[in-house]
Order: sequence, then structure tokens, then C-alpha cells
Amino acid sequence: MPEGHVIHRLAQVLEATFADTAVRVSSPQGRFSEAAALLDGRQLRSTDVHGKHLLLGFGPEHTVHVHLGLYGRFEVHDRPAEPPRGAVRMRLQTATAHADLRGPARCALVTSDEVAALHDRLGPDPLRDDDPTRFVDRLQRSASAVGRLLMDQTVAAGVGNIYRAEALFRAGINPMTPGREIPTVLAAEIWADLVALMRLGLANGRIDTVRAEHAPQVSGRPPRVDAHGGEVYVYRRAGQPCLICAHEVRTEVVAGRNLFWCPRCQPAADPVPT
DNA sequence: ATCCGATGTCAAT
DNA sequence: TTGACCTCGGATC
Repeated sequence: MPEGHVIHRLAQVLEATFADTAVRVSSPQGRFSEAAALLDGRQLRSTDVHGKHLLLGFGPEHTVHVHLGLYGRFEVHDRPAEPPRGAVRMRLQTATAHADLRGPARCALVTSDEVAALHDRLGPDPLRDDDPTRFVDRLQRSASAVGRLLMDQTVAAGVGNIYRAEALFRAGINPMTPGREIPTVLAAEIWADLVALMRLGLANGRIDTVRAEHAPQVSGRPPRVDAHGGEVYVYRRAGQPCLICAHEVRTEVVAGRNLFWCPRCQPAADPVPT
């Protein structure tokens, strides 16, 4: 259940574990057997990540496109593989290591054209040093709520439900604010904060938006340690007191996911006087 | 033992 | 907007 930083980290681990050696590729579950046979014995030549999409390059026209979706997992172990338990879609293995992919939304051999189309479709990724002006432009050209736009992978690739809620909290922006009402400087600041937060998440291996550099001061209140392994201001804290102002954190489904915000720290803009 | 929701996306409506 | 995908950990009975 990853946001983009998890996929970037996964790519690093896979590269470190499997580079420069022949990799046995199989599909114990069977649903990837045909492609696995084509890849078996090749070397992992490259990895690439855009948003939440992982690309494993086993040579020209031998790229595997992986997307974990909501419940996929890709676990890497520095020990020889044992007979798989449960459904393993794709297994990579050497004499000393193995990696098991389970429950992905997508695991498929793709052409270079399909790779190009994927990159074209996705918006800038805060972890790819992409151009922030594309993000700012998309935001400011839309009447949609910013809380919706941040979940749109053509607007910002790799941002998920936690970073959406936390970035908006840190910026003090009400999630229902139309993108076009967000000033350029503020939009650029949201991007810069996403870059900082996601880089920190990549380095730490977990999300922490409270102790992150430049975070708003948590006046006298201890940060809440989130049960999911990170520390957050509002994510999944519906009904609990805001860590800054003690107002009750609200929640509402936006873009199909539960969005969380503090109505006091993130007030709706004043109505335009008539 | 069982239910439910989840760091996601797409196709069908 | 809704259901499907197809997995698991935590809450609840």
C-alpha cells in the first residue's frame, strides 16, 4: 500500500540486490509464467520509477511494468528462496537472494512504446526532479478542489492519500479550495514541500510529516505516532484533536478516498463580497 | 471467527 | 460514481 517514495526505495533495493548477475524469473502462481520464461536468466539492467509505477529493465524490449495497487507487495530478502507460500505472481531469485511480488494491480511485459506512453501520461514526480511549473499550471487551470487534484497522477505522480492530507495541512490550505484559486507562490510551495516530505520518506523508509524540516511548530503537544509507522498531523485522525489547535479533525471522501483536515488550521476562503 | 478498511487505479456506467 | 481487483492487519464479536 505504497505512495511513490516506497516504490523509489523498492527500485533501489532491487537494483542493489540483483544487479550484475543472472536472475531467475518465475511465476509460482502462474499468471506471469509466459513472460517470466522470456526473462529467466537475464540480468536486471536498469530500474526506473515514475510516480507509483516501477519499471524493471531486463534488456531492450524486455521491461516489466509493476504497479502494486492498493494491496500489492514486493518483498526482497537476502537469503535463498524457499517454496512459495500463497500466491506469488513474480519471483526474482539468485543463489543468495530472492524477491516475491504478490497481489499487484499490474505486472506485465511492456514495449518501449508503452513505457513512453506511461511517462507521457503521468505528471511530474516530486522524487524525479521534474519541472514544478507543470504542477503549478495544472493546479491553476482547474476548477477542481485541490484535495482532488493532488490525488490525480497526471497532476503530481507519486502523491497518495497521506501526502495529500499532510501537505495541505502543512500549507494551511482547505482541501475544497479550487485549484485556480491557489496563488502561484503557494502552489510552488506545495510542490517544494512535497519534494522535501517525499525525499525524507524515501530516506527514512517511512512517512514523517511532523518532524520534517520546516514543519509548523507543534506548540507544547507531543507529535502523535501514527500506527502505520509514520508520524502525521491529520491523516486518519478523524475526530481527534488537531495537534496544533486542538480543533477536531474532520474527514470526507474526496476522489474516492478518505481525506482528513483541520477546519481551523485549514479554513475555507472567505466568500467573495458581492 | 469474522468484518472492515486500506499508502491505488481502471473500466463500466 | 460504483464495482472490481484480490491481500492483510486490526478491530470486533
